Amino acid sequence: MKQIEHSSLSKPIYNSLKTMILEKELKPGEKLVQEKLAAQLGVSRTPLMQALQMLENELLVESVPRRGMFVRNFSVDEMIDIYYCRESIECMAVRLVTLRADQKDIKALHQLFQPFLDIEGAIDAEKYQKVDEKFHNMLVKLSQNPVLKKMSKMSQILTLVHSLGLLRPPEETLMEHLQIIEAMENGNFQQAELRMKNHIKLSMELLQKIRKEKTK
Amino acid sequence: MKQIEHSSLSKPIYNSLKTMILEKELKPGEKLVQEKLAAQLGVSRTPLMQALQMLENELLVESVPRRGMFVRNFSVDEMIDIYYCRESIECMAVRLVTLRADQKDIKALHQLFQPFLDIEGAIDAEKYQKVDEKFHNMLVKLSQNPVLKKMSKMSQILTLVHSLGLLRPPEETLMEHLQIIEAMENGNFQQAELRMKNHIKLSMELLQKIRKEKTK
DNA sequence: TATTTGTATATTGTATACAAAATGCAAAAG
DNA sequence: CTTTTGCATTTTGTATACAATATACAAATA
Repeated sequence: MKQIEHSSLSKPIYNSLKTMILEKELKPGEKLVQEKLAAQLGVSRTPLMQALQMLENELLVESVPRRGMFVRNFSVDEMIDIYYCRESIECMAVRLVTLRADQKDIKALHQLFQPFLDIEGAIDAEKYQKVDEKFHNMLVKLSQNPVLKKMSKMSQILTLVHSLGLLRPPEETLMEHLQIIEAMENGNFQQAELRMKNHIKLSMELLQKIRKEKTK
Repeated sequence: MKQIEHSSLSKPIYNSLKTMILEKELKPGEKLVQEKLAAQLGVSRTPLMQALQMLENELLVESVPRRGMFVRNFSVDEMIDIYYCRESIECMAVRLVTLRADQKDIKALHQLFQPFLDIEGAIDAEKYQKVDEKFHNMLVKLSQNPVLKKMSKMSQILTLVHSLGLLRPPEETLMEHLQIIEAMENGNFQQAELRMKNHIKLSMELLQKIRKEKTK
């Protein structure tokens, strides 16, 4: 018999705060005053702090001792750092999926992009971004490696990067995604890894160009 | 002027608990009763819980809602999972160090193993393990990527694996370490990555052999 | 006017109190 | 003898209280 898990308050608080941050209801750099937030959410500071600590671990929030918690504000340099991490994690994910997942699951990955295949005209960027995110999450999940999954949570901040409109045009990345999936279907994990590596590299180059422009 | 950071209690509590776990004073699977621990350490449950949450993020502790916190107990499968993660992280670290660190820092890596070079007879396994750990930590530090560093903390559990005596003989890995460093000195990051990948693969194979024996 | 000092207020960090749930165990039922 | 039920005890999860520190702002000083 499976135990029912009586979850604590911190989890829903965490979820609320997370969406508030991702949707910019809580703005980058903003100070998170505990009592204020707790009152807003109708809870006490104890579970609120737990939720904030979780967010700190995912790098969405920063704690400065005795000063408070702040919504994190990413520099281009930090975003590049995160991209390097993402590269290492997602390449490994792709490899594990190729080796461990069955064809049905890989087909499901393919299905995600189906809505964008046989259409004429431009792709709805917002819809595409959601699917892109789903793709990366599903990949990590299908790798069947819980530790890898936990690590990948840290690079969830990239959702923020993307919502800044800093991503490449869907027309460009769609094909890359499909080619990665194709290699996985063929069981060619080396090719799949290489393609993923390249896919991320191309996105990272965009950031590096931005950095160069800033230092000019 | 640099601000002095008035740190909170949770940090020293975290450190105490961590060493207690690593030194098996708190045993795998053991339940961590909050009031008991708090009394032992002379603090209240609030900062104790914060420390426990930190340890949970590093996978040293597991929380079961409404039941308590437990010292984690790793199956061989999970250890293998962690090795995969370590591979991805350390290969990236090696690459970034090669590209970013200066020769002086890479020399320092080499220096770590100096005590084991010109000696006759067997290497002191315990001393070597400490240096091995230092090597991996320094590597991550020299990568100058804070996110990568944070991620690598999750695989610190491997210290536990190692303390189980599950590591390969120093004579075998010493050469591998030196060859990785050599490639970095030459600025050949591809070779360095490959060597690191292989180095970890060989250790992982030990675990996979153990797994096979268990299922027999 | 610009800078420093002093004081009131706000906020964090820690301890404690209290309710809800889990655990252990003895008595009752099968 | 084994299983179930009920109750006392323990332990967790949350709220709150209180002390230490940080912040803001007005008055004092240069």
